[in-house]
Amino acid sequence: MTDKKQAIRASIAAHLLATGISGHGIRALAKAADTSDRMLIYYFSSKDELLRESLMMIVDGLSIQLDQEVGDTRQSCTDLLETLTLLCQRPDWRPMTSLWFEIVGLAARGQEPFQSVACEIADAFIEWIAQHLPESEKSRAADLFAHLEGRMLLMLIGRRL
Amino acid sequence: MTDKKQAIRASIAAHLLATGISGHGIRALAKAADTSDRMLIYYFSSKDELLRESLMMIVDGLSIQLDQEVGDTRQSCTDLLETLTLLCQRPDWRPMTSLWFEIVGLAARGQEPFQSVACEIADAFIEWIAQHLPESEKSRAADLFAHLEGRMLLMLIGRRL
DNA sequence: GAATTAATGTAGCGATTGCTACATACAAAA
DNA sequence: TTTTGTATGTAGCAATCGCTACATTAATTC
Repeated sequence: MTDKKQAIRASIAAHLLATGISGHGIRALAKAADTSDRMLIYYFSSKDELLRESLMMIVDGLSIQLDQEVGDTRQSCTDLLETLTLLCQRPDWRPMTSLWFEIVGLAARGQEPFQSVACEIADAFIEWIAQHLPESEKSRAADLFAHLEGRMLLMLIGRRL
Repeated sequence: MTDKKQAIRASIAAHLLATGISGHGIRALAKAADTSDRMLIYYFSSKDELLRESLMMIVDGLSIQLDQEVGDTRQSCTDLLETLTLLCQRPDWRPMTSLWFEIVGLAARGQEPFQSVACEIADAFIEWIAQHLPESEKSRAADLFAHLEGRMLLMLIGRRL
C-alpha cells in the first residue's frame, strides 16, 4: 500500500537526519524502518531510489519549516542573513545542517541521486530567501544563501566567525 | 624507505584530487600508486592513516599555491573576496573544490580523519586570508572565508550567483 | 470456492571491504 | 657466514554490500 511506502519514507528520512547517509547498508535502513531489506527493494526497486525519495521528503518540508521558524515577514538583506545565521546555529537544526553538507559532499563528484537532490534543496532555499527580501534586493538572494552556507560550514567544523 | 612512502603519499594525493575520496578500496588506491594493497598497509598501518597523510600533503601546499596564484599583495575585504571567487571558479581549481566539499561532507558527522583535516584546511585558508587583508580588516577573515565557501558551494552544484 | 495478485520471509549469490598470515627474497650487520 | 631486519608477493578470512530466487501466506477478484 502507498501508506506503508510513505511510512517507510518518513522513517528513513528521520533516520538519515539523525545518523547520516553514508555507512548504512539496506539491512540497517530496514531495521530503522521496522521492516526488511527485502521489502525496501520491493517498494523502491533500489537503494538509490529509496534514498532519493526519502531525501525529497525532507526537501518538500523545508520552506514550510522555514516559515514556521522565521515567520512570513520581509527583512533587509543584512537582517535576513543574521536571522538565518542564528536559526542555523541552533542545536536543533544541527541534523539538518550535517545532512545538507553530507549531500553536497556526495554531490561534489556528480553522484546521483545526491547531485539532483542538492540542486533542489538549494533552489528551494534560494527561492524562499528571495520571497523574504524586499523587491529591490531580490537579486541578491543567491549570494545571501552563499554567505549563509559558508557560515554554516564554519560552524559545522567547529570554527567561529 | 621514506622516499617510497613519500612517493606513495604524493600519488594517492593526486589520485584523490582527481577522482575523489569515497568509493575507492585500498586495492584501487594501490593500483593508483603503482604498488599493492599489502604495501599500503605495510607503510601506513591502516587506510585511514593513508588517507590522513595523503590529504595533509595537500593541505601543506595550500598557502604556497595561493601565494603563487594571487601574489603576496594585500587587498581590501571586498576586493579579496572577488579575487578568490574568480580563482576558485577556474576549472583547474575544480578538483580542489570538489575534494574540499567531499572532506567537509565526511567531517559533517565527526568522522576521522576528515574532521581534523577539515579543520586544518579551514584554519590554513583563514590564516592566509588574514595575512592578505589590511590590518584594520583582519578580524573579518573568517567571515570572508565563509562567504567564499558558500559561493564555491553554489558553483559546485551548478548554481549561479 | 477457485484463481489471481499483493505482500513478506528465508536463503543465498557474487562481489567487495579492510586487513592478516605466511612465505620469501634480498640486503646489511655481526 | 650466519644472522637479522626490511621489503614484497600470494592467498585468504570474515564481514558486509546491493540484490535476487524461490517459496509461502494473505487478501482480492471472479
